[in-house]
Amino acid sequence: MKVSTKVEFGIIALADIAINSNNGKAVSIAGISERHNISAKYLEHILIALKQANLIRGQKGARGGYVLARPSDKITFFDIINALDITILSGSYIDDSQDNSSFKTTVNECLWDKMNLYLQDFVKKITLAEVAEQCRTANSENEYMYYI
Amino acid sequence: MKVSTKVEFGIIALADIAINSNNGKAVSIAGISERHNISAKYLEHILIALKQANLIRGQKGARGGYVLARPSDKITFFDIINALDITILSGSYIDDSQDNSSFKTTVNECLWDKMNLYLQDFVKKITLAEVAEQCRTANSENEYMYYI
DNA sequence: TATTAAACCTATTGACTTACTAGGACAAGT
DNA sequence: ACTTGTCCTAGTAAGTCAATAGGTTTAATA
Repeated sequence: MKVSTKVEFGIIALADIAINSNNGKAVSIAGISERHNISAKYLEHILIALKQANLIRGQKGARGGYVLARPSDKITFFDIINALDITILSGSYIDDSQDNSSFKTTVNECLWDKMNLYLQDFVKKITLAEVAEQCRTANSENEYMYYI
Repeated sequence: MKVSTKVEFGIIALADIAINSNNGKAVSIAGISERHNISAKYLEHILIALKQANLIRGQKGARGGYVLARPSDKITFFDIINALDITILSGSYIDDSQDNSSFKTTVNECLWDKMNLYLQDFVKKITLAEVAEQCRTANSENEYMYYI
């Protein structure tokens, strides 16, 4: 499945915020950028998109940053993916009005629409909390390796 | 789900061949082009890709065209989609070697890999025969409407 | 209150991909 | 031979992607 860096980085940023915003502390772009080697300037755009989708809240000024807008187990991958790339989970099909047969319409309805619904079912079941937990585990195992 | 015209037209072309190649008669690009208002020159490229994936066989010369390489119920959408766009059903992820955490790897494994497998399950179950049948039905209903 | 650290905003750009088009070479049936 | 088709190699205009650049605004803190 082809997925843009925007979506990929957005998920990583959210997982990072979920993990690092303990006791309400805001997580800065600079921090996320350093921890995962992602361009800070690029992250800006991504976080703004996530903010507009009401998944995170920004806090301006010194010691500012981002916090989740609601608990991580209430944020699904459906929410995240849709916030960053609307084309992934919904159809953006070719025009079928010029078709002399009704093949295009039939294929859209019988294949792509069903495939989208199927995909949506999948991503609605996965929460940010689950993936953040896996990231935390994998990362602490990593650190353990380093300090042996 | 974002899908290219190449994939979309490829499916329509295959459904058309499945329906119109009765008693072994080859179906020409010109015919497919007219029936569905798709550029014949563009269709060439698409059919060549389908041929290279061994889904259809080409017959050169006058009265030439294409026939399915095997029965339509032995051709799945997994075959078709993979023939036309390898990125849809397999991962083409970002590089995770520069990540200071292991988040990228974790997200790839926990999310995208699973999503790909899930999608593959879906498209492996659908055969060209089924969709061609639906296209035939929808099309004959269309014609019925015209002749009332 | 000046400084500083951060989010926020608008614009631009190079590389890449998509969706075609062009022009022919080759092959087979009539 | 002639026609009808596939097969093959290029090219190209438009669009998208992945960033970069340079600023403004806001809020904590020294």
